[in-house]
Amino acid sequence: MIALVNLTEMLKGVLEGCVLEIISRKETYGYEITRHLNDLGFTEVVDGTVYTILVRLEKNKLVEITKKPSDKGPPRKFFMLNDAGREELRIFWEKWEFIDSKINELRERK
Amino acid sequence: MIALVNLTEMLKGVLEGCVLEIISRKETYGYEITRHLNDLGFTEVVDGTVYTILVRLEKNKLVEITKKPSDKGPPRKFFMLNDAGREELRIFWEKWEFIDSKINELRERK
DNA sequence: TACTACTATATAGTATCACGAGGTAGTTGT
DNA sequence: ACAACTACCTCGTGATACTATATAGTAGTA
Repeated sequence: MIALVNLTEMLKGVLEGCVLEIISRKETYGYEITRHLNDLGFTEVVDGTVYTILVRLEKNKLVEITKKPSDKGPPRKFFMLNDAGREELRIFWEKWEFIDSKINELRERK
Repeated sequence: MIALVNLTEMLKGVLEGCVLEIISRKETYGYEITRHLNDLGFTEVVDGTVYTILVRLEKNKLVEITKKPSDKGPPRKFFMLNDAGREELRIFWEKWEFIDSKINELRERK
């Protein structure tokens, strides 16, 4: 797989959806989410970006937060989606499907 | 098809790619491009947005421009991709494929 | 002790982009 | 005169990802 750089603009709106999806799978925390995204292939996503998103999710009341001690460093802030968060995630996938289908339609219409 | 609103953030970077793709198909102009996008399903995209993109493409030297008279109104500015524009379009699709595959991977990994 | 590395959170400032709102102008028809 | 449609242009705004930097805990090691 070639290394793709500067995906920034195309990640607008998408990255938040990814974070919502990751949180929906299991209660997790910022550092782990960053690693998860890096492993997925978004190697240029850094922790600062993820924390920005997490702060936004909290501000928009889409998550419940639990602080738990870590044996490897400072305490972790674990995130879980609440009902509003799950609804937001559903809407994200709806939007994604829409754009995905339209883009592919544009591409394939010769 | 349900009407999806507020796709703004998820269109960042994507809309410019769509405009590049549309121009690559045939020499066309701003007003027609807007109509094309609306017909595709991006009903909320307005001409102001498209002109913003076209100005950017010109500034970045990705297009060649020809002014031609119209029988329906003011002269039209027709756009064609140059070599740099075609390369930019190629990169756009490369990025799109990457993100598309990663998003679907994230979604399907249970 | 001092340092390196890894884990972990936080935030102020920046750049980029789509968009809203308004303007200008040409043609046709009433 | 007015409306409707075609066609272009631009300033300001808001949302977002990113950069850079700071703080702090743990473990190993020189």
